[in-house]
Amino acid sequence: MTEKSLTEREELILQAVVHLHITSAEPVGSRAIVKRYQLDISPATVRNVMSDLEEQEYIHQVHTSSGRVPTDKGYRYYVDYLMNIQEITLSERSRYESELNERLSDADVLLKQTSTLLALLSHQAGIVEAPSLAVTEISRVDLMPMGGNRAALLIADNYGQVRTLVIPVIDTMSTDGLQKMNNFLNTHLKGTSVENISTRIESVLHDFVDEQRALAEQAAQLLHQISGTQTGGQLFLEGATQLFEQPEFQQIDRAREVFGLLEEEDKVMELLRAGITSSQSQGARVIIGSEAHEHGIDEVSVVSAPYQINGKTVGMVGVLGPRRMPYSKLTGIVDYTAARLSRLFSTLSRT
Amino acid sequence: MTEKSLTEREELILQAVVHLHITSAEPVGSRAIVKRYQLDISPATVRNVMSDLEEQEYIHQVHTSSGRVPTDKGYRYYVDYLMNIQEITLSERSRYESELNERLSDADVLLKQTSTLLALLSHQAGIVEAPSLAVTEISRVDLMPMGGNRAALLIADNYGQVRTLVIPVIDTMSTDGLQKMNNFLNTHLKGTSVENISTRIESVLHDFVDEQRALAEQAAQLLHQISGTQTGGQLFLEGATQLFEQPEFQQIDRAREVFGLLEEEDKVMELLRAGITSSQSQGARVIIGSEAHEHGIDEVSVVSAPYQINGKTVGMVGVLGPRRMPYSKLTGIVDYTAARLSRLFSTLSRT
DNA sequence: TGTTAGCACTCCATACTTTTGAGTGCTAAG
DNA sequence: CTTAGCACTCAAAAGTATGGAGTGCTAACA
Repeated sequence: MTEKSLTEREELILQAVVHLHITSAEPVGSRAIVKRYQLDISPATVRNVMSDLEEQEYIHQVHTSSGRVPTDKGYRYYVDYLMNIQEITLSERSRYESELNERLSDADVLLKQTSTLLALLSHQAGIVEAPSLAVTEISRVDLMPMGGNRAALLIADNYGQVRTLVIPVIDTMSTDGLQKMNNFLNTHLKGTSVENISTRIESVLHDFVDEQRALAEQAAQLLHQISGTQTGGQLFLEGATQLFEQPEFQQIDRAREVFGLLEEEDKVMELLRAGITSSQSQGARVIIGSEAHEHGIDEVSVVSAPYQINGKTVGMVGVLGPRRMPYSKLTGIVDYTAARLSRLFSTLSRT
Repeated sequence: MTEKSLTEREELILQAVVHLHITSAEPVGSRAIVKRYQLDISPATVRNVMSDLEEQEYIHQVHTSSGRVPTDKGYRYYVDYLMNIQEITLSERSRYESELNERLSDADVLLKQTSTLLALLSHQAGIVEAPSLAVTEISRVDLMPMGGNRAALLIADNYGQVRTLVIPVIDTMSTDGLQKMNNFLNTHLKGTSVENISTRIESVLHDFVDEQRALAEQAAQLLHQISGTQTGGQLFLEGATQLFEQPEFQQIDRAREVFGLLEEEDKVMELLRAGITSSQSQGARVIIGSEAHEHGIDEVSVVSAPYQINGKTVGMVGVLGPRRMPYSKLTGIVDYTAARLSRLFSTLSRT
């Protein structure tokens, strides 16, 4: 991370450049800064400072005689040291929340609504990651035969989520056998994470003999099917079309790039999580433009935050938009949304 | 529907205009037609014919001295009378199908893959509608308690689809009571469409006394929750970003319009189904530009076809793209895909 | 009567030029 | 260290040619 090494005046000017650019989407000139912030120094002085800032690569010029635009490094400095996180206002909060009928029974609905809420509040693309299977614990399973050598396996987790898998079964099973199998599965899978089902079964397998043994083997065979299932939580993405409003996506190629990116769930997921290694241990984190370069993404920023269920982090929420985004506001929004989701989910998972 | 009232020569020219415009995306001039089709008439003659066609509104000029572009009416005439449906080639078929691992066990996977297939073959947005709840019959249900006054209701239909609903339950139920309830539900819901659950229950209610009666009432109360569930089948949409390739969507406003449209599932659904009232009783149908005007859509066309399971139409597949699309090819593709889906689904639903 | 060559005309695209204005860097003076 | 002043740069907007594709119309022709 960059150090907080700028002079007070430099910080003032950098902040001004960032703010003005964020609101206007245009390069920012020295005169505009003086005017807007009613500074007691002249544009020429500001120019000198800007020149310094440019040398240090916090801002740069689009062309020789244009105003300045923050660089990624500039945004980063702003986000880390200069911005005041704007808490979400009451009016914003109530404006949309009233529309959401909190059908608390259904986790999927909650997740989707949260994503929509994020999109509405932020005017960016809203992203919510469902609690990942890696951390979820099975609270109950149910095997239902479907005919045609198939069965549906219902898995409820401790957070009130339900997933359904359709898996092939070897043979028609008697109602009685099914009942037994169900009991067996429930007894032995409870508390296991979905990810670990296979290994869990393997280990259980050794403990049985006789009919129990047969049952266990059958179960193992059964569950082997689902080991290939995706591990990452599902993504809920809403409000992507709002990005068309942003001036940076008026050029088709840019728009196309972003929409292409948004179609790649794994990349979006990486981005959402990328901030997690960053120093801030809690609250929203920000990925700015080329900071996600390793992931092949250059032109977008992401503000994301983890949410918890009963104190344990289980997924991420976030917004994605152009590099020029109102970070201070979005940070507040994302924080708030994560907290809200944590709260609602905890309610939901309370037995 | 327009009548087939053009002279042979007019049809020839109209077809030429449509073909050339579809491939070039530019207005078509008289000289180009003569050249490309090696006609034994002069450009001047072609111009006369074009003038006639314009008078009848099959084609029109973007400006006074430009070539001609088909109108919606022109496309319609072309689609109805002039085009030869191009069956999908073997190479196209094998190119993508090999990539699809037909995990026949899972209806949702099949639907999504079909949508992707459509998108890849057509280079347009591929859309697949899941079998609608209106026509689906319940083959088995299963009620699973989840704690916290909630239960998951698993509904398997006769087409191998599984849906899960999380519903609030009044009270904790004994394992025994649950078993009874499950049996009750299975006995009495089998064969009912999801849409009709409520009425079905109502009618069943009258036939019971004593404990059975109590059970039935409990069930009714339970199922009342889900009556509000969406009736339309879920939509699977893939390959939308391919639309950015089309020249007509190089202008941001156009692109935005389409993506906005695609986000409105109900409208897309309407569009998919709109052709159904049209005269053609089977095979792909086409909606051209302003023909969907009543739905507030002007600038896109849709080619769609119904698919069947065991002979009964249960949903639609289709592609959506700019008005200027290769209808003859797409019709073949959509027909093929619908047939393929019908076949696979029928396999899937065979008990 | 239908077809065609010829020609004037229209209009878009493209390229080139001019103008304007926002903004800079530099210098010299306060 | 700050600032006024000024020359300079550059993009965007507006204006000006030029070329070419395409048309409609007319008159001649088979």
